[in-house]
Amino acid sequence: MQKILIVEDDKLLAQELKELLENAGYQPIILENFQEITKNILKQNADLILLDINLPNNNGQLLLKEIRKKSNIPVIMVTSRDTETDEVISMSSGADDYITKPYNPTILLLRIEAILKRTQNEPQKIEYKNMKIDKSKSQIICEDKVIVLSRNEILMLEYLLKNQGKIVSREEIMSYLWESEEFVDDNTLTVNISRLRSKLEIVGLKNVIETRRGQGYILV
Amino acid sequence: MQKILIVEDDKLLAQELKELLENAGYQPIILENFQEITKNILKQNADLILLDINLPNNNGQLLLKEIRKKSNIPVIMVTSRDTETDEVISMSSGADDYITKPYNPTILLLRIEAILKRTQNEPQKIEYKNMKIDKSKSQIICEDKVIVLSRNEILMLEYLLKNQGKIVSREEIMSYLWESEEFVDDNTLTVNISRLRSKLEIVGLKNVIETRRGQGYILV
DNA sequence: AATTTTATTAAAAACTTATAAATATAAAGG
DNA sequence: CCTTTATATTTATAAGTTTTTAATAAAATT
Repeated sequence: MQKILIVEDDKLLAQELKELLENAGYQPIILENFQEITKNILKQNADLILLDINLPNNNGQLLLKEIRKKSNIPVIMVTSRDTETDEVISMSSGADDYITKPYNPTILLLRIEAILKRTQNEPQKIEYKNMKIDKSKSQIICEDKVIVLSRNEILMLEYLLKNQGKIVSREEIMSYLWESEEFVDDNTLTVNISRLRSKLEIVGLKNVIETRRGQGYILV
Repeated sequence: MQKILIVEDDKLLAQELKELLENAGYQPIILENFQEITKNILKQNADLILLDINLPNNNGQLLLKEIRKKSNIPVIMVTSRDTETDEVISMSSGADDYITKPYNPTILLLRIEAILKRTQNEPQKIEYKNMKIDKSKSQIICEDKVIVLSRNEILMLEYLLKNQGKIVSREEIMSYLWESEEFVDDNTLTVNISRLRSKLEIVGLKNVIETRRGQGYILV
């Protein structure tokens, strides 16, 4: 049975959602204590999160960012119909989908189903040359060697792999790694690329990330 | 589901477009904040952009150039019927297509579909004589030789190829490469052309870029 | 032949990326 | 609560490219 977390301050709505999900055969859990929420969310080890974007003090968006730093569990944002710009923001900062209040129960269930199906089928293990990339473990395996990658490293590798054979601009990578380009130094990316390269080299993959000066990087 | 960004200051029109696209099974997102727009556009990682050419302060054309510097995501310009010259300009500066206001919904959807299909299937590889041009790799391949081109070189080649068999004026090329013609020396173009020619020569293509004194260049 | 336009070349300038080392921040463990 | 460890970010510096400028040569036009 799949576990779904409900993060919603409107208790009535939360209860309503819980019943809806229960009837649909899920295992819904309402999270109320918004203080320690990020820790709890991860501990729950849920399959999906329903997250209200308009939480009291702590903005729902911040919470989403917190979650995304630590996990890539699917998140559906619950937004108000009138604040349309929020949709944009929530999607851009890593939500998988959103619904507007008042919501249509059928549509919500369909979206949940769609996302769960998608995220469960997505293979966490991709191969590249003689190397296996395990995103859920954030590591690469090659013959006998196992190299653990950091968050940034695995994200970069993932993005390059997604666009294998194409030049990806530094801006593109940066916007994939960080929420806002303005807050991290441009050179941070260079350093991260450098580290990723040296880890790939350990595993025998030298010069697989080429620099295209003025244009970006390309994974051959 | 394919994501389409709507960049339009006329809120009514934007909403109209959004509903049209939603009904057609796309995931439309209206971008309103025109300040940080280029950054947001990249973050969204959309499949296509609908861009109004007549944005308030910030000209839509400038925005298109900004986008093109960082990404080659397909762009459809939304233009007014009366300013026909704009169509020419927008196409020349990198848009994939355009529609005129008032627009025909069916035609718009068809064009979107066509472009998405094309950009998804179309390998970035164009052929010219015995040479393959790979824009996404910014390189040309000929038999066994692979020559990497710089940003200026690939842009010039691309532009010449787009207008193959036609004379393109130096001014045209310059406005394609640089924001404002007045800031780069006229001779810079000459040098760039010279470098492109020598790279093409390596690959066996001699005298393919002809000079038409007083008029421009032509790719035979 | 003189003028204008374009080519070529070499050097300077501007810019982009790499690397190493230092600092900051966060997570983990006692 | 403090210390250790891991990771992320910044700084500083070096190295490398591309682009531009400038000077000169070549070609075409009048």
